[in-house]
Amino acid sequence: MTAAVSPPTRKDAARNRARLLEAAEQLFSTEGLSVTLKDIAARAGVGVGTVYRHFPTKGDVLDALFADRLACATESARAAAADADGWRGLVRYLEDAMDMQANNCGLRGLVMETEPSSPLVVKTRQEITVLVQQMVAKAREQGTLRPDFDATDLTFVQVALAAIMDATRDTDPDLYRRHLKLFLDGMRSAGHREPLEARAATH
Amino acid sequence: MTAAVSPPTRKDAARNRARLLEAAEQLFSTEGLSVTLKDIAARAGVGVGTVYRHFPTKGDVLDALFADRLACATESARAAAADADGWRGLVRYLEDAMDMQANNCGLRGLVMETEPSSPLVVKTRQEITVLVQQMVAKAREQGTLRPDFDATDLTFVQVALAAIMDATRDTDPDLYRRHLKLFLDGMRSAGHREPLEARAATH
DNA sequence: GAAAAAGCGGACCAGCTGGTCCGTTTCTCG
DNA sequence: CGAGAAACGGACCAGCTGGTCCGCTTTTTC
Repeated sequence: MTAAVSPPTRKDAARNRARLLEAAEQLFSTEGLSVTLKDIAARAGVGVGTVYRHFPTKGDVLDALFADRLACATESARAAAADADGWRGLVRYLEDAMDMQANNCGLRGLVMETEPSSPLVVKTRQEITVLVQQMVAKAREQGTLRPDFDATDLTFVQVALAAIMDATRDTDPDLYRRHLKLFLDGMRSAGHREPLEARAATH
Repeated sequence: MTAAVSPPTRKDAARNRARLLEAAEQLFSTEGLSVTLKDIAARAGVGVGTVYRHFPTKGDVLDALFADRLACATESARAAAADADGWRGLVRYLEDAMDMQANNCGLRGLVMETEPSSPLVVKTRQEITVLVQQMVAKAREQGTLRPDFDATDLTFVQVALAAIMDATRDTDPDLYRRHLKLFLDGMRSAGHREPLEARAATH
């Protein structure tokens, strides 16, 4: 019988581990991936040594922390891909994905970074890629998505929206929704367009 | 008669200054704003002390280097704003602006950074902002730009495209053009759409 | 051609990263 | 309760950043 992976037998060890994860959760979601293990230690009220003992690298923290989030993202994509209306699924997928990233800078960093650290992230990306391809194909067949739109284009639409999100986080964190609609109108094959609501930035 | 600003009287001083600017030019345009004065010194084949004597701060190098580029950007915007066809001017402006940024990472950094360093940059931005407003207003009046598109939206379209450019610089540096067209279609009020050419990224 | 001025270069410094190590404290178990 | 193991914490280290300083070299001047 295989033992569970390193169950922290001691009381204080377990307590500190929990504290660390909690601190990391908060810091990653508000500050993004750039926080250091030192920051996490300070936030959790423990020494740096303790952090490094529990999680030798930042990647280990992330794996422990974002496993469920990534699963959730996959699930959302799967649901969107299951929509009979390809376009509607696509829109839902984009809205969900960007919403997650808006509320969690760490997740955004994890998804957007060019050199994927963890195999878990790689796997998630692959799964989602497949689902996105299905959505795009369906929406294109149904004639709602412009025929020259490629599944790989969607990646860059997300990159673009993430950049807008970063630029407006402090001033107008919901502005990206407006531009999402704008981009969607560029992707549409034809048909009625809903007008954008209100006007743009405070700027 | 006012003397020209600090004319380097000595031969070697002038030579080194020229070398430094040349080195800075290359480094900034290929690497972006993150290059250090040390890098520039190494590239120019001089000691760090020499750099800091000629240009106490990185900002000084940038001012000396990008003055003409910024002027050029303003000029381009002015020309685009002068176009009788508002939409055409807008497209030209976007194409020109992004093209400049594609060929010069330093310029991109300078334009995109949130905390504007030099007053020269600030001034340029203000001028261009005014011109952009004119273009947007004209194109909207002429009915080619969707009526709910705001001048401030354009900033974020540029942010978005810059992000795509960054993400694809190594693999497919022209991909941003495709997405520019996509975004333009989202901005259009109505009318015929040209299809996107070829397909998307190598992935 | 020699002395003075101007410029040069890189050793050096302070401040900041990420990460290790070991003396002390806390826990567990008999 | 006491001994030994496990975990703690932060002083400490190496490597990097931006930036200064001063002995030496080059240029200019007379």
